[in-house]
Amino acid sequence: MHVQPASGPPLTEDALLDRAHLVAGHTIGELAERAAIAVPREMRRAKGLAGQLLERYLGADAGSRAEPDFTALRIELKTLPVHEGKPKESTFVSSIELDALADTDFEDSPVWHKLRRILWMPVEADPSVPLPLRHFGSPILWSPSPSERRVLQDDYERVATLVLAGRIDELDGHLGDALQVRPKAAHGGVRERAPEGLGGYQWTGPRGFYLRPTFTAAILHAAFR
Amino acid sequence: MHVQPASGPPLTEDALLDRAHLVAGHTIGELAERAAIAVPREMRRAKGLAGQLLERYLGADAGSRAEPDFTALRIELKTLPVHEGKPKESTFVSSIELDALADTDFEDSPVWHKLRRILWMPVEADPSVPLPLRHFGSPILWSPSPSERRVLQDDYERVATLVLAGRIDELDGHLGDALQVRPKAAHGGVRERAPEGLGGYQWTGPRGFYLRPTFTAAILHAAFR
DNA sequence: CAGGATCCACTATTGGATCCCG
DNA sequence: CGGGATCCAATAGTGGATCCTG
Repeated sequence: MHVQPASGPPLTEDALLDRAHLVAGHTIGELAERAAIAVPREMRRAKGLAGQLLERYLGADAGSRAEPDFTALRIELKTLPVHEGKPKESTFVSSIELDALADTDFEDSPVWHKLRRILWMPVEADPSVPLPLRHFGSPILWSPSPSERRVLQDDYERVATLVLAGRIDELDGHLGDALQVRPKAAHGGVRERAPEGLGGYQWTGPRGFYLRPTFTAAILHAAFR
Repeated sequence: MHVQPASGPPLTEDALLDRAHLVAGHTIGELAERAAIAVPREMRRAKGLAGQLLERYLGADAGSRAEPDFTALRIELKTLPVHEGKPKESTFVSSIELDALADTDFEDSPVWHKLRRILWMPVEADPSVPLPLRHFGSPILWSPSPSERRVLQDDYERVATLVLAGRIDELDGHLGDALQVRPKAAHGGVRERAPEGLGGYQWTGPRGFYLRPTFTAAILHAAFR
């Protein structure tokens, strides 16, 4: 690493991309050392580490809010674990506020605000490589194409329809061609409120939107072929 | 079954289709009874039974030769096991003559002669239904569309290239988007001759061409949606 | 708890092996 | 054996459960 860390958020897309390119080819261990943070050898004990190191290094300023990491640039930062050329996992995009979802158009939704422009940072995800030695790849600054946007919006609207009808029990990982619904909580016991048919409510587990690996694989492929 | 069995091969496509439509809705047990053949309750001991009963009932005349079942009409008969709307298995198309393959253009190949026109007979494949009680569906007389043909030919030619180069060890089930290569023998000990690089030969297991379920699923879907 | 994500048990699919008949 | 195919162990993929940090 030959530059100083971010002293504040980048002011332009180019400035952000420049910083991101400096990370390419370096390792999680190197970035952690700069931040004086210890790196477990196993991902299991540090699931979000690479993403959090990048947030610091690149100057993300959203904190734990439901908006894109680089607030002024409206760009979301996502790491993408890659093994043998393909995404190893689905990508968490945002939590779902079940009580607000049915009243929120896709355009105004937190999930679309995050999806509309993403800075993808590929990270080596070969299980045989210890976590500190895994390399970052070259950044991909991506926005959905019109057809990608259509797929995402269709998925969103099918979910919104179910939530509006109070059919929360049908809200599971089978939904969505690209944008999937999955549990999102520290453990299975967490409960939150959701609509229930005619203005009532019910309690259910928190859920989030995820991008399926087939979708992110297409992004990777388009960027590097 | 309200008609007599075939006394000879059908003379026209329409005659063949008429006979095939008479089978739709009837069961394997009914067809077997007409032929005075006993039906095991399990498919395991009668893997090819439905196909062989149909050959007799419909008047196929190719016997065990490497050409379409209805020789005059140049139509191949294939059963298609269907469960919950989808093909349950891949479809065997033809054996591969490794010693001849590299010298045979797709157009002149046994596999293309079988693929160019197929009478598909869907057969119920729910494991919970005893074999004799499984129903036949409505026949589908199919020929590949131009794009389907392109996919099939591309797959064939990749295989031919490998065989020509003597790279028989690479000839396995991973090949082919639609047309797959798999072992085809009574057991693993069978050997046959194949080319080996510069005019020599080597011994290997017999292989056949199969259609992947994704490909036959598209045929089913196009016919019945 | 919300945001950063991956873990991993289970299911679905694949593809090598096999079964019956003439 | 070649033609009629399916069986089933192993692998790939899905989706519910979980882990760390501020």
